[in-house]
Amino acid sequence: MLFSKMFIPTMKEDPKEAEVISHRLMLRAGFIRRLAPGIYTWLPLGLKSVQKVERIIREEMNKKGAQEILMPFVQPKELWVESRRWDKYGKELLRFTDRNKRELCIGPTHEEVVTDLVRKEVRSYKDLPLTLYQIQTKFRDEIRPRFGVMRAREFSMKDAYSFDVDEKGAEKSYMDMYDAYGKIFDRCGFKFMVVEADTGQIGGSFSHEFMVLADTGEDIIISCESCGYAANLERAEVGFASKPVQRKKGEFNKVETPGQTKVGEVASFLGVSPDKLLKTIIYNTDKGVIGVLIKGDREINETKLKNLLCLDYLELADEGTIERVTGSPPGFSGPIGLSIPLYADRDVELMEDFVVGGNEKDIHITGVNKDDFNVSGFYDLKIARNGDKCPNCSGTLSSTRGIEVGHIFKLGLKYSEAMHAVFLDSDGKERFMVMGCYGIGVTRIVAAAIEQGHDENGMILPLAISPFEVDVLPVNSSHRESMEFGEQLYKELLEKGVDAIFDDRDERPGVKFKDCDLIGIPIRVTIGEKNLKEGYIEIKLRHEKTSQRMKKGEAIERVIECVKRTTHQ
RNA sequence: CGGGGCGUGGCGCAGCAUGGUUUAGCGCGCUUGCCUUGGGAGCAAGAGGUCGCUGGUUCAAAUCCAGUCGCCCCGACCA
Repeated sequence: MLFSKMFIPTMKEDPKEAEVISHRLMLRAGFIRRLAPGIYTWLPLGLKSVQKVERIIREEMNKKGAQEILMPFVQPKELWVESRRWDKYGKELLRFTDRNKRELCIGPTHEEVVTDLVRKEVRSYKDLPLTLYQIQTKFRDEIRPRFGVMRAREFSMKDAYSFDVDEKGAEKSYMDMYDAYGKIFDRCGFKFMVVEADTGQIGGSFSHEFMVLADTGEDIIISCESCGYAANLERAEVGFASKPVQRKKGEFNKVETPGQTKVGEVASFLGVSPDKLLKTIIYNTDKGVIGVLIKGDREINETKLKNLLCLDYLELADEGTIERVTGSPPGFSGPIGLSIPLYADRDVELMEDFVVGGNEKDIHITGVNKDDFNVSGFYDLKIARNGDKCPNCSGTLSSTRGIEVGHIFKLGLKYSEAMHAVFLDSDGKERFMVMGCYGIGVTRIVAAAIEQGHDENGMILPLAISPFEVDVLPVNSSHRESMEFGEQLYKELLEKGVDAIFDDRDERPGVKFKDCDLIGIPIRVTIGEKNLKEGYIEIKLRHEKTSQRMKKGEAIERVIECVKRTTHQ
């Protein structure tokens, strides 16, 4: 491709709308343009990068025997009612009505459609296992899209679905995908981590997320270096010491704490540290009002709570409910004398002589111990953090940030039961198919690559997903020999299968260098007038500071060598 | 949905508190010519704006008032 002919609108200045690095650089380098919030057009350069990602994904999927299909992005309401997600999915599901008053939605995911397809077409165990995938545009009407294509409403996703005759087969399919994902992200040049994750909206029994490590990542990963335990924050469990407490019952006292409603306020008012306080948090749930007890300096992990109690709905109670249940305004709730079910974090078992709310305005109670009130049990309910004990070994947990680029779920029978996806086994018995589903954020991968690779001059893209592998750059565009040599070199590279671009523009060198760096092309071949006269050219790698001077006759060979080396690293 | 902010040539912004000397200005980009060619050069000449929209106040509105639309940021939310 000739640079002069390609539509590459680069920008020197930072666009106002972009705050994160990948978003800013993708706009500046002419990868994307915004059409509406969370909706982007992919320009030639960005699209090339996306297509390279897609190619890697297809190759690895196909290697595992997964077969590509393409499902519609508009889906009928009926299927979603059948899976019971029409009501459950919430506002992210964009719904609309056609001229015949049929209700439809734009697919945020395709479990329903694929399950419908397979249940209609597959009858026999002989047709299983089956893994189908597609690369398709999804739409999720995010409350607040941000960070460019990182959290867009419209985005491209690879989604695969596996159907097996039994658990064992499903596990094999799951592991195949797990393996393929590792290969895909390796080939994309990522530093990544696989973590245990919550199954969320998709549902199912267990799941793993593939996280690209980046300081700017939206997700927090909790991991243990000693045993390799890794989970996302929602899911992360915490280990507990088994130190027995001395005091079980206390001689507690009411104290006046006028106007002190927050943990910090009460603690400093009473002259104790926040971890001597016990918070009593009141929730409204689909199973009634409940209370959760947790140490004053910690937060409740609502995902763990939901999973523990099998809740569909969980929300902090409003002021009215709190007053009705505790008899006092918010800020003075405590466990003593409450009649609602109370669930305590396991930390509470280890606390002695602590402070709780008095269930009375401006009153707290000190010197409380765990047998002074009744709880339904002690569970792991807090949000894990740096320094907590590992749940699996004696190690310590630490937290890092990541960008979720892949997520695999073992669905089990959730959709096959709901939508009656069955087959006949070898005994002629009807059985439910065991399913799994596997997603990769295709467009997000490009953003993640930039978050992981950039400097003050622009992107530093891995060769495998860079829009071009090599930029052939003559310094002086009015020097005929430079231009001729450059063009020749460029053509030969193309013939050898190298994805090269030739910067034939009549621009000053600075402009060309800056653009090349901004776009992050991994290999630059610089053709300078003086060097050329002496029989030399230069090769510079984007991620290295200095360039190498070499004989012009060796250029092709050396460039190809660079491409190969970078591909296999 | 709550809180904050912003809408002025393609992009980034100034002007607005105190309406009128502003013919709405600056930087980048764009066009043409000259010049220049190892890090977004220089000189010269140009093109390009219903000041988001609607209504109001006024002799006079980018500027004041009301409404409205759009966007961005923080939060709740979330594959």
